[in-house]
Amino acid sequence: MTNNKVSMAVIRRLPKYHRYLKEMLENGINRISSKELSDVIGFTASQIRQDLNNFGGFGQQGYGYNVEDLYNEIGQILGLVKTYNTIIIGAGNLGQALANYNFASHGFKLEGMFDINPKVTGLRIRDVEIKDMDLLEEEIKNKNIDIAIICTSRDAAQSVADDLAKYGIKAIWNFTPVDLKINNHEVIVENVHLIDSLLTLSYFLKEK
Amino acid sequence: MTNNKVSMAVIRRLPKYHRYLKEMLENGINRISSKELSDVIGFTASQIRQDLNNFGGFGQQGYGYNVEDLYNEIGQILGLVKTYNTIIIGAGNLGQALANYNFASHGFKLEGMFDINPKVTGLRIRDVEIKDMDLLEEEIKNKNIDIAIICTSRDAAQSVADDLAKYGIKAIWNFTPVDLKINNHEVIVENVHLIDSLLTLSYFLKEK
DNA sequence: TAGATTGTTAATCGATTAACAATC
DNA sequence: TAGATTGTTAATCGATTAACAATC
Repeated sequence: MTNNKVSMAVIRRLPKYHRYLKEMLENGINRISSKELSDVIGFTASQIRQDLNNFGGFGQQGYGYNVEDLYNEIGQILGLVKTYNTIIIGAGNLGQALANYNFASHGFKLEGMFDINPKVTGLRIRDVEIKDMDLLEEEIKNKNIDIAIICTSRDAAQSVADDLAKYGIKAIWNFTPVDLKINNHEVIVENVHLIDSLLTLSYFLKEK
Repeated sequence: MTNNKVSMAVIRRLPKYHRYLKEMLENGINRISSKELSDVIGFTASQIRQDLNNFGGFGQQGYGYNVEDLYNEIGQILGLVKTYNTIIIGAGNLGQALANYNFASHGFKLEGMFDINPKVTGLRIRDVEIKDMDLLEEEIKNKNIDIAIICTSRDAAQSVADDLAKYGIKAIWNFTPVDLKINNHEVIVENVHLIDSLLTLSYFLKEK
């Protein structure tokens, strides 16, 4: 299905296709042309066809694309066919907020939360107990954790990431304002740098 | 200072320069060449010089860049010279978590929080009271609010954005999984699509 | 002055857009 | 069959990298 090398620009557009196709599916739209999709999603029709053809010919000449099929194909490409086990490291405000998010509906199951602060360890968020960091290694291995969500302080982030890599985590979703350095290039790191996003907004605000 | 048209790619790198320069400043580093900066930040030296020269010649041949000066220049470019007044719409878990963030240290002052849920209105987060949405218009105008942070449910997002635009908000920092449609192109919209980020991570996880 | 490193132009690379033959 | 729209190749555009003269 997947070719050798798909560009980052294409990959980052996939979730948006997925979102819009889901919406169309819910609205009972069965069929869509690249031109129609272009009108709602804002990419050019040409770009849409190019993007999709990185992964296969999902359309049909003279007809367009079947919405449900395309939605499922993109879900497959994004790996939304299995459930991933996740943990949250750092159960402060943001960690707790993410624990309450409905990522489960997309196939991401929260299997644990960890913190060093005894004020929060023992608490339960949505049936998940916040445990001490000492139990991290054991739980990652026993519960077969795929993804760790780092919501610690800035200062703790790199050392936590080092531990996670050592314990065999497959991916890190990083919410700290730090670019994590991980030697093992098998570990996937995806950053949500909130401050960078806010400063980008600030740039455009100043430009006005 | 700023030329006519700087590309989005450049603008999105600016916060990263800002972060690294701040770190260097704190570590007592006075001077840096594009080559040295390249080694820590991961962009090529050539790209760094190109990026910076979009805004002016901040360096000196044979010497490099003065860290403090460059940090201040980039802060200026990013608009971090004045304080922006912000409000949070939607005081659920995420809204409350963001209220507890220290954006104030970067010059973003939280001036209000709003929700429709009577269970949370009246509560105070960090000295900021959660008010009913009915007071939104008045507060935006009276308190001269620049930025609204939308943390509502998916379903409320567009209608809230419409109101904000009507009340004269300058910028929206959107945390809902919706691409807001705003007719007034003067309103700046910056999205933090958490789900898109997670699905991108998922893509690479599946690829392994 | 000699050495270092910028600012800037030119070359390359990659991504987007346009065009159109293939085909449903 | 005729019309519509894809899949794909070619053209264009923009961003990154390389090179080097300017200069501190």
